[in-house]
Amino acid sequence: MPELPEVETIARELNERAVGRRIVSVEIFRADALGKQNRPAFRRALIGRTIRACTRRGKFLIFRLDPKRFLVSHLRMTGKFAISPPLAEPHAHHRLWFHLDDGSVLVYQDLRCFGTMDIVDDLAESRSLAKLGVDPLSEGFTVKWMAKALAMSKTPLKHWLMDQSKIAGLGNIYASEILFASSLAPRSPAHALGRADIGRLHAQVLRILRKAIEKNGTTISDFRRVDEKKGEFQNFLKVYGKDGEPCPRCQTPIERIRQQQRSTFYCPACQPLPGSPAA
DNA sequence: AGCGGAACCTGTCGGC
DNA sequence: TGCCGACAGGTTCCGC
Repeated sequence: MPELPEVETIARELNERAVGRRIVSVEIFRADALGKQNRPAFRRALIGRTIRACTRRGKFLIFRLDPKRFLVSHLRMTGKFAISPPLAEPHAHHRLWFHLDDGSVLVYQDLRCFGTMDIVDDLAESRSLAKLGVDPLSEGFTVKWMAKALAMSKTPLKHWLMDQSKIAGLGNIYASEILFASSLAPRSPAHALGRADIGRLHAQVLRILRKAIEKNGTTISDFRRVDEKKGEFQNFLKVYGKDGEPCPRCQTPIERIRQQQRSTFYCPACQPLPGSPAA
């Protein structure tokens, strides 16, 4: 489900709603997200600690706790956090309840149970965070860095954008949207981009992500903010999920193709492959 | 390197 | 109505 803008939205809202609260108990209804961590150890590691900050790196949500410790969560497709008043019964998809010291409950729900949670004393210990590439909203995300990274790869652009070890945070929706906004072909080899292409791509990554964050992310089917409200960026999508509909720029029908077993949406006229007659 | 396929798990939707 | 396959915002592992 969530890509960078959705995780950023959740982090910001949890920062307002959960920071300063102490975890008094943890109820575990289904432990898939815990991986190999056992339940008693998971509870023991968190109970009594206060949430000092909620931040994001790539698509990871990070709770900084006091005394010092970190809960590193990845929502994968359907993970969600919500702050709720006390509940009598867990909803079918509720996996964890973190009872907070003001009586509210930090609810973790995950329909498909792909989400993960890790506890570390230091972020440097996290193997998943260590694999991440440059966060596009960090200072390291420059045209110069991007040009160098693209030049080393033959992989199709769409796949390149979604590779978390290169840029951390883009997923299937935003990759398609960014390529459309940049007028670049999803199947173009990464190293085939020219200077102007790279400049456009870099600018559009930033523009689309910033706008999506401003609109609180994209709700296609079930993304919800901490307060259960929907994001609004779905109203600004130009190509994702729009196969068969006219391109907003040239009216050519949007096409859907499969890349890396994921759907890619693009305009064949506005985003021609390099070397093709239209290019 | 890069690609295709399968796996993790649950639900929805469209076609027949 | 029921069954069946395709598909879903993500990631990892395995073989070629």
